[in-house]
Amino acid sequence: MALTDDAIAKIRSMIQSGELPPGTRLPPEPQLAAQMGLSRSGVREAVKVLESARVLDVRRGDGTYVTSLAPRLLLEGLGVAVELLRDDTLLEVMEVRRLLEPMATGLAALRMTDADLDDIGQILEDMRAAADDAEKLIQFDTAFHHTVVATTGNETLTSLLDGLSGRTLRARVWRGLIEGNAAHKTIDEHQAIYLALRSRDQLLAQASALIHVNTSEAWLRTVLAKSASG
Amino acid sequence: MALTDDAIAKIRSMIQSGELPPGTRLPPEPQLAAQMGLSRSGVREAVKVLESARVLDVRRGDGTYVTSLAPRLLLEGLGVAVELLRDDTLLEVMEVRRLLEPMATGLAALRMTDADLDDIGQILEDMRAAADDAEKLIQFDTAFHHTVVATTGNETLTSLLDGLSGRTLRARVWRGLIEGNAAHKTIDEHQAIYLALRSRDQLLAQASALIHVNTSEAWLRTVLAKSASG
DNA sequence: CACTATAGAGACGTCGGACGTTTGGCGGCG
DNA sequence: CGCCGCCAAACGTCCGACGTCTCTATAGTG
Repeated sequence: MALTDDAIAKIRSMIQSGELPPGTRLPPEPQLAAQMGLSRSGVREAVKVLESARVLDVRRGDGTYVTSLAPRLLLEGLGVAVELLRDDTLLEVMEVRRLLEPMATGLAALRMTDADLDDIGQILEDMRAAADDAEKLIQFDTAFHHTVVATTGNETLTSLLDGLSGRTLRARVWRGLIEGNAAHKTIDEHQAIYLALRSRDQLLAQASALIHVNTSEAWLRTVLAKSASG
Repeated sequence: MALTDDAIAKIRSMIQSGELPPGTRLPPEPQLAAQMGLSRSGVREAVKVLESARVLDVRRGDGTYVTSLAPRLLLEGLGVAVELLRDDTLLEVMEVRRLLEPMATGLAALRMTDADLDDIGQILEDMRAAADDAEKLIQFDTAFHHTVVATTGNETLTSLLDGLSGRTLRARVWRGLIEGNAAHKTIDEHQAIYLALRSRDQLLAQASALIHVNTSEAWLRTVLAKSASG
């Protein structure tokens, strides 16, 4: 299990060392193969791995390029990983969100612009308007939290929290919320976060975010308990 | 760009749906190929991607198995991703640590056992003893923070913070620390964290962790400034 | 009967070549 | 000058072959 993995390591290290900066075009696969001492098949596996990690961008008929290496790309894999976690570790994910999301929201309160606030207010309205459509609720909920965190200007933070709130996890929470007739209450929690942000009140934003995550965690527990017993 | 990616998605979805629980053995590659309607080459690329994501475990001469899907495995990729981030985004990573690590340390103060404290105290002693060996300092520093966070019992949280403190990033910070004759001061900061944990004082632990991350961030800034200008 | 050494089957690792499909650019034509 | 079509280049996919490693069942041994 050496040749292909060596190739992966080699390419990765060339990128990390700056030898292959973002945007660089790699040599054609046959040449790359010769250069690294293995067959084209092996190179293709290596390239595929790096492509799936959003490190390389393969354009059919053209060539293979190094991506921008932006956090939003490289941290994309976190989302897929979280989607594969087993039920009994989802509460761990929620605990991380409980620690991180309030802090991030607090930071957002300090950095938010008026335009950002308008965006978030709009999403909140959309959410109220879609109170009967589970699918849309999840979509606006995702947009709400993403937009709030994005106002911190920290792309790494945003990508991490996006990944931690994978679609499946969110869907489960909302399933619980709706079946428990708690959707309205949860929308109010979003409103509370919005108001705190509007006042640029860091501590209040932090507190309201914590309360919100706590609610989500509680409903996740009920959903998990139900699916474990039933 | 469909066949291989479809295969990846298919396998992943079979795992996520529970059709292929942890430990399951996959059919041999030729059979898997027939079953998914593509050649063995394609299957191999798909398997390789999932292997690199620690979703599959390929044992030569034996077969391919689904891993335990433990957070420590699936989140391993985060570390590799962080290693590839460009210099100008490392400060974003530090900001995330600034938000998350104090909270995690505070939580650790609540959950730490006496045995855990002994372990951490030991690492602290090791660190003082190795004050002249940069390599060992980095190693004990890593162990210190890892052990502290691990006492929360949250494997997901631990893996995330481990990933955010990649080896390269740590090495750069320590390079700055040592060149700036601040190694001793930093060890004292670890001592402060240790004392706070020992008192089971959540807020104090939180505060001392924040101060520590702040110091690291400051030194990272100087290192980055130097390498950018020089 | 229990244990060990060994041979074989099964599975992944690697290679080489061939052909299809797509892309991008060059050159001719209007 | 601009548009269109052709062609070389590069990735996508497939096939078949052979090497190497594991596990296991089997035969042999004490």
